Amino acid sequence: MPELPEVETVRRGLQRLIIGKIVKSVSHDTEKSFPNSPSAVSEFIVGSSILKVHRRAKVLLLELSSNYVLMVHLKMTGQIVFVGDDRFGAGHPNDSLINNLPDKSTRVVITFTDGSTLYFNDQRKFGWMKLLPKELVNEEPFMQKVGPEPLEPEFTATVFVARIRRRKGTSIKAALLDQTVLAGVGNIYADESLWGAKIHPATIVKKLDNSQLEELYKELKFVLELAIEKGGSTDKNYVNAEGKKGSYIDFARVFRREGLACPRCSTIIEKSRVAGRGTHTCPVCQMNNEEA
DNA sequence: CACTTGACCTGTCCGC
DNA sequence: TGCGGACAGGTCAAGT
Repeated sequence: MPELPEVETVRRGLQRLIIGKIVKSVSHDTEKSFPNSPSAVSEFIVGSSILKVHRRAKVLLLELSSNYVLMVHLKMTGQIVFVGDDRFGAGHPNDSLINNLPDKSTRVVITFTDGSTLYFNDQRKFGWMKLLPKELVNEEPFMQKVGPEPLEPEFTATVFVARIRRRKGTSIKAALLDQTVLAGVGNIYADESLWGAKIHPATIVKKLDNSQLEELYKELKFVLELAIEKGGSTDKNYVNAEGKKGSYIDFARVFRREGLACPRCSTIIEKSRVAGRGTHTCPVCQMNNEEA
């Protein structure tokens, strides 16, 4: 799945649903989904309780009473779904996702002593869960190099502009997607914020002036905050911690809207490839300042 | 060094 | 309907 808003939505759901629960068992399918040894799992997860759920970039961090942290990266198609012990009770249609778990994409199952369960599903198997001592979390290679959180107050327009300019020779879209520049932006919100700022994704960073980057900063924060409010974007796989879809996609202005009218000028939205990714643009609003 | 491309996987959709 | 190929929201290793 997901980008910052989706992971943040899952974090909030878990924070509400699993705090204080005690882990009864953990089972997993492959080393890849969960590389920790069975002995580490039984020693540092089983029997411990969930103290708090954090997020850094697109990584979820479940803080355990054992002083270990369970890191989770959902990559493209991962889901973390909590199911109470009342899954067949009122309020759940028979065909809802949670009634059918585990399914073919289930990689890890964590059960709690109260009868509830947490499923880690991942169709494409890119995602992972990793158990680390709390003090080693920030030593992880990804955690070491990942850039600042865009929604933290200290992430000002000045900081954004300076960090984007570290990638002056590449396209603005590649710079936004670079997790070492700033954390949490992926393909959806890169396209959406660039449309908002009327910048073509292929524009080379050094061709952009400060006022354009400041506009992009505002648009980026706007789309990230709106997306969190909408519970993220569900294109295909993404669901929140309760197995429910997000609705940002209904508000998207360009993402997955190729062939439809630009909401600003009614020109037909185009799809192309920038930074190796499917890219959605309005050819009129986002006139390229001097092609890539 | 800065930047780009392919690989990791499975599923789906599109054109022939 | 069947089949090959392209493509899908992320990140890393290898390539230019």
